[in-house]
Amino acid sequence: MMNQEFIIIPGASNMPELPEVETVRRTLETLIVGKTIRDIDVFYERIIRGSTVTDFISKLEGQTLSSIDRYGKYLIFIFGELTILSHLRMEGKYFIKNLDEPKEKHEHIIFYFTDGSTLRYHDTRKFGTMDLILTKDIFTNSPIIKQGYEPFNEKLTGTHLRSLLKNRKTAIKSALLDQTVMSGLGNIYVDEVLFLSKLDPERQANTLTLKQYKDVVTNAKKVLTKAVELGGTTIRSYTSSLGVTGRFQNELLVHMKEKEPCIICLKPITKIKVNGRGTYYCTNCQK
DNA sequence: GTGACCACCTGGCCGC
DNA sequence: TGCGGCCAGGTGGTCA
Repeated sequence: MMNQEFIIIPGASNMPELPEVETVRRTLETLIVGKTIRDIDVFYERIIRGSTVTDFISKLEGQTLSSIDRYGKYLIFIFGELTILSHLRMEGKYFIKNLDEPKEKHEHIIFYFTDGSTLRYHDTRKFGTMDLILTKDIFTNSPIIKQGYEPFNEKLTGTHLRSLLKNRKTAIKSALLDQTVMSGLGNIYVDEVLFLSKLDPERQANTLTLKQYKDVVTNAKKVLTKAVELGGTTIRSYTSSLGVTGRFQNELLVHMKEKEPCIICLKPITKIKVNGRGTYYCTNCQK
C-alpha cells in the first residue's frame, strides 16, 4: 500500500501532445509496470472502444502490465497478449491513488491492482478513449496504423512531407495538425514550429518550397525534443504538490503570446483562427 | 482524395 | 447573484 497520493499530470497541460504523453508514459512506467489488475470500474462507458465494457473488464482482470509504450499521442499499455491504446485527447490524465481514496467527480475508470493501489483515469471533458486490442495487432489493426511518422523518425524528411502535401490546398497549420501527416503535433507545438519556420499558418500546404518542408521537419524535431526534455508544457496547472509539471511553457515563443512582442522583430503577436483553431503568429516574420 | 462542418463534453468567462 | 450563451480543443464521422 502506498503512503502518499501521487498525481500524474500529462505535462500538466490541458491539451496533451506528444511531449506531455511521453512525460506521462515515463512517469507511469516507473510506478505501475509489473502490477496486476484485480478489478476495474468503468463509470463512463463511451471511453471504451473496440470491445464491450463487460469484455474490457473480464479480459483485463488478472492481467499484469508488462510495459508502457507510446506512439504519437497514444499511450500503449501492454498486458502480454492484450493491449490498451489510451488517447488522452483534451484533458485526460492518470492518477495513482490508494484504494481508500474517495472517487472524484471526473474519474471515469479505476483499475484496482492486487497490491492495493489504484490507477484512475480522470477526464473532465470525457473526450479520451481506450481501445482494447490484441498486442499483435498494434501496428496492423488499430488506430495507430493511420498515424503518420513521428518527427523523430528518420523516414520523415522534407521530401516525404512534400509528397504528402503536394495536393493539399488546406492551410499548412491544418495539415500539420493532421496526425496522418505527422504524428504527435498539436495546436501548441504547431504554432511554435511554424514560427521557427517563418511560415504563415494560413499558407496553402502545397505551396512550400522543399527547403521550407525541410525546415518544418527540422523544427518539429527541435521543438518536440526540447519539450520532451522539459516534461511538456503546463498551460493550466492543477493544485498538487506532487504533480508532474512541464517547463516548456517558459520556452514558448508565440503560443498564448497575443499582443506580446515578437522576439525577432518586436511587433505584437497576432491571434487568429485557422479552421477553428486558435492560432498565434507574427504577421511580420511569418510569410 | 480533399475540405468543410459537426458532434462529443464541460469549465470558465462574459454580458445581462 | 444567477442565468444563458459562447468558447476552447483533438478526433472521427458525414457530406459535398
